[in-house]
Amino acid sequence: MGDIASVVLSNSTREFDREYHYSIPDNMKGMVVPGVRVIVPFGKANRSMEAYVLDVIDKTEFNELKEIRKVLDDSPVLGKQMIKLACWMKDKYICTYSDAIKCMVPPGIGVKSFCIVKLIKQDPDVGKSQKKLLDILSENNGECELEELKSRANIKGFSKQLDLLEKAGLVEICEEYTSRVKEKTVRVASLALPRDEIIEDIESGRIKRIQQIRILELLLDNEYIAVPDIVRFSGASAGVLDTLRKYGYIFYKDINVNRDPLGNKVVERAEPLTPTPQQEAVLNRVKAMMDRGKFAEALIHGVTGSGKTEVYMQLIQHCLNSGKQAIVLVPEISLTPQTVYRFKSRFGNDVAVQHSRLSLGERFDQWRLIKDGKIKVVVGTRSAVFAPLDKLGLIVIDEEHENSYKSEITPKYHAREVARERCMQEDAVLLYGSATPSIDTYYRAKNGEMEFLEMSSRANNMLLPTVEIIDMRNELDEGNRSIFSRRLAAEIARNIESGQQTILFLNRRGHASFVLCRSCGHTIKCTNCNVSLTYHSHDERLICHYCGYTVKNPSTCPKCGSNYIRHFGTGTQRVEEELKKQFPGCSVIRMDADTTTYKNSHEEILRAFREKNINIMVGTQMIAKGHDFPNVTLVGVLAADSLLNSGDYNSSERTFQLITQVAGRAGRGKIPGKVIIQTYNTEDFSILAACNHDYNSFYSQEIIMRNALYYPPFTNISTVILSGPNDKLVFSRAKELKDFIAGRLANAGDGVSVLGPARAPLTKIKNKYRWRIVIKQRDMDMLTALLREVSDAFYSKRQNSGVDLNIDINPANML
DNA sequence: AGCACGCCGACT
DNA sequence: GTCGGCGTGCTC
Repeated sequence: MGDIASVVLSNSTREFDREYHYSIPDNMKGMVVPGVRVIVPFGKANRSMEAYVLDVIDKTEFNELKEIRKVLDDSPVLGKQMIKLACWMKDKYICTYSDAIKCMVPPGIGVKSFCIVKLIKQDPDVGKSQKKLLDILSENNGECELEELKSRANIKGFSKQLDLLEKAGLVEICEEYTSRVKEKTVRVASLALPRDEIIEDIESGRIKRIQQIRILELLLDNEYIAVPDIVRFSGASAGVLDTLRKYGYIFYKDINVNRDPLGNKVVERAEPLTPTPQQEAVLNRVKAMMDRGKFAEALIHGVTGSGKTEVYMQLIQHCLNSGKQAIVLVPEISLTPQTVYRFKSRFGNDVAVQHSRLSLGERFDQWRLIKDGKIKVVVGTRSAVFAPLDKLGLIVIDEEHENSYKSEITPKYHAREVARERCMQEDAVLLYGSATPSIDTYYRAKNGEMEFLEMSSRANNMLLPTVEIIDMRNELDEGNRSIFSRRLAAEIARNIESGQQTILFLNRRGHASFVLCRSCGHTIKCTNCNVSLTYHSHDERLICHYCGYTVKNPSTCPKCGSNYIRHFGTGTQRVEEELKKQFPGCSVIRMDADTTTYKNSHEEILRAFREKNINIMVGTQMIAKGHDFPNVTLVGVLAADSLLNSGDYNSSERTFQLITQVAGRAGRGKIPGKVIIQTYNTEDFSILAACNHDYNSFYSQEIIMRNALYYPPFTNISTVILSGPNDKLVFSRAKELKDFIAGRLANAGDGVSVLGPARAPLTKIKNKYRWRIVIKQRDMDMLTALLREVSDAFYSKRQNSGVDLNIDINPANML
């Protein structure tokens, strides 16, 4: 019984994405348990494939099972919960088992197989090319790696000749495996004999050499010491150690060491702060939830500066006190050295920080430390949600509304959803925190699906900045065509003079731009979807990213007749040039995707801005949060319109969040801050609400809109993108797929629809044309089921080779 | 992906 | 007759 393993291949494409059964040979019984990796023979050619054991079972419908070749791990790399989570992800995100599993194991854990060809005996009577192979082998101590042999021999029909040699019994081909990540080991020495025997030998004078005695004395005091350390402390050379080993006094052992990403930086321990009454109240509520030991969710809506991080840390401490562990998710952008330092100083070596710049080896080491239970708190970006803690008590998602929690690559999971599933499976508490919660989470909180906790007062009693809206239509009317309004220009000039710093914020996402009338502020929207149409220069047309509706780019404004209607979008570079022109001699630093491609340049730019007291920083989203700049007293949003017209259904939400955040940059020091927002839409409710620091008013208006137009949280949106080098073929497959989906959705009711196929916003990527279908479906389970059907139908057709399928459920943006 | 099976046209 | 092209199906 229990002698059949159910496995999934680690590098499987869709076609093999299922469980295969293999029999477990007697000598591997007990080693093959769920979660370990094995090597199995696969296919007609019995190629060796790496696979994960998901389960060990007694019975199978298959006869003629093949046997597992090799077990790769002593202990499971996937825990029971992780296997369960991987299965859930596969169903939820329509991905493969291996896509899901790859999220949970460190990159580079996979084994590489290679073949060693070994010479058994020479034979002078073989053909010329076979002789050549045999000669190379014998020159090479009788063995050679297969690929090397192939390139060295450089003969025609290499595989066939080698095959003949093997059949003739002249060579043997052995398969071996290596792990790509080399574990870092260090050689240590320890005593091979009992202590008193060694002491006896020293005292009796059997060991006379002073260096040898010194080494043995060191080892008598320590269980084992790294060889380099012994050399350093004893002053003896490694040769002395070898002598001692030869006489059997000591032995060597290679033990694993962990590369510490923080190096040997000493972090001072910090004590918890005394909570404010408001923090205290929140702490008590969440602690009570945690003490129940059941799954529960809570949202902390806390304004900037209300001390959310302190609350998180005290809750984590509470979690640790009850013997459990915690994960803290933060957006990439706020994983700053300050954040890391705060957690390190509170939790010392109990905390592991998952930084995107960790090397493969470092990541592997951390993963293993976590698996071994040596880490109690994991702080990291979205992938940290998979940290293999086995006594999970709490997951905190900070800045819960951030887009970076949604994966843009397969599997396109949302860390919020994965965290929720994990907490449910492991009876943990899930805590969301944000100053500007996502509409989705806030809606769920309002509906009583979770505890709702408010932290409305700033712990440091800092004043909120004053926010001014500038109507850019007036500027044009009065002859100012610059990208800076006169008001903003005056404030910039004043700040340069007084030596205070300015941040100018610009939204420039992707290459999309929209059309806006600079005279009346009118933008052209889709009549079906109420989103801004996107301008495409190649055919001078405007297109809706949801339904594919297109119109010709108008030459005059349909509302006011002005010909100041044009597509809109300025880059940071242009702003920099403009600043240099208008304010000669001022210092400017830029921060956007172009200037932050190098390692750490993100940090460097921010440090330069702070330390060199540069007058103005110009940047995109990236500068919206994170750092405190005490000397920044002015923040300018150059064109709030480009946020409002991103072409996404959630553009108002993004606008509100971004304005709130950039406003938070101003006046963190003693001088109160000033925020100037330039826009052609002074009446927009999301801008007005952000200016008044009024989340509730924003939410109540936005939620009505979402409901009326069937957008999340009232429905789910899924995109299905087909892509391939042959535009016509991709389109016709997309058309078929759309009809298939439409058939399934017929009579499905209100708010359920399928749109397209339309050209995807990025029409062509890497020479592949892209067509997109958009599905709206209220019921998530029905949507997932439909998408699974779509995927299965697509992959069962051979004609679909040359066409790729890509499914995204509730994508973060439609671009 | 990569191999085997099988059906049909071109060839010794 | 039979060699080999490639469309189709399967991988425990």
